[in-house]
Amino acid sequence: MRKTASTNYINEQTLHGLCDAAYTLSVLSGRWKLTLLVKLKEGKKRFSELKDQIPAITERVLALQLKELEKSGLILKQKSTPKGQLYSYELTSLGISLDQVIQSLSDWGIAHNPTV
Amino acid sequence: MRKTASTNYINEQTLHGLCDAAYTLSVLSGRWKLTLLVKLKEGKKRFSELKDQIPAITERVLALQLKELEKSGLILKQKSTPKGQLYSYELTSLGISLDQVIQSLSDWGIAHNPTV
DNA sequence: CTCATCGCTTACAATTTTGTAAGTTCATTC
DNA sequence: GAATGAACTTACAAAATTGTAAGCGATGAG
Repeated sequence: MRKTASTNYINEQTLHGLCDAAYTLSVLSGRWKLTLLVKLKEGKKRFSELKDQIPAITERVLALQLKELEKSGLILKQKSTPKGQLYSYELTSLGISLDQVIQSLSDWGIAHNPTV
Repeated sequence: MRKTASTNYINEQTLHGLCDAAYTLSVLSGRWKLTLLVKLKEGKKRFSELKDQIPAITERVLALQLKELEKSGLILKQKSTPKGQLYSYELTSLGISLDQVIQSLSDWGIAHNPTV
């Protein structure tokens, strides 16, 4: 759990108040968030589908990242069928609106990523 | 120091190979990097100027972030005068090229940042 | 020569994020 | 009704980042 009294937390909040870009960055920060957003752009998926499509992710971290994306309002969790207990995740309109930003990040990366 | 044998490190590298946007994100991630890039966009500055203009940053973290930005090729450290030992930092062309990305992050943040 | 300032570095601690392994609950399948 | 799979949660550990405090060497001012 995040300690809201820590210098770390206070600095982050202050920064978000002063720099909108920093806020956007914080929403995207997290090992698999970008990957998840890209996957979900293909359409709604279930937990196990995401797990299978991202082999390196663990269930714990997948659950955490999904929860944070949901809290940020970027994705939505819903029942797959009205009766069952199966869920699926999909992008909200806010999540979709991030596409331009991701595209921008991607363009720069394509031009300058030395890892490839 | 980063442990290159850790799962964490390996996951990050793998991701950078698969997702260019993730690479870009990693270059910008760090508490004060965006702030520093924005400040340096105004022109070259010295260590102490940056320190004074970003009150919450500590000398240690300032030094660390500057070093990482330098390693990423986004900024350059040079002697202020040919003889002296005073240095200044400025954006490289690579650093300047990030401006569009930052603008994109900023636009989304302006529209959706609830912190403000 | 002495002192203050600049630009760091070092040692250490707290916080945060990520990873490992196992267990839980509910519903479906056999 | 026992076993299986989905979608988590829990307890714990490792790793990574950030913060606190102090110190240090090289100018530059006085």
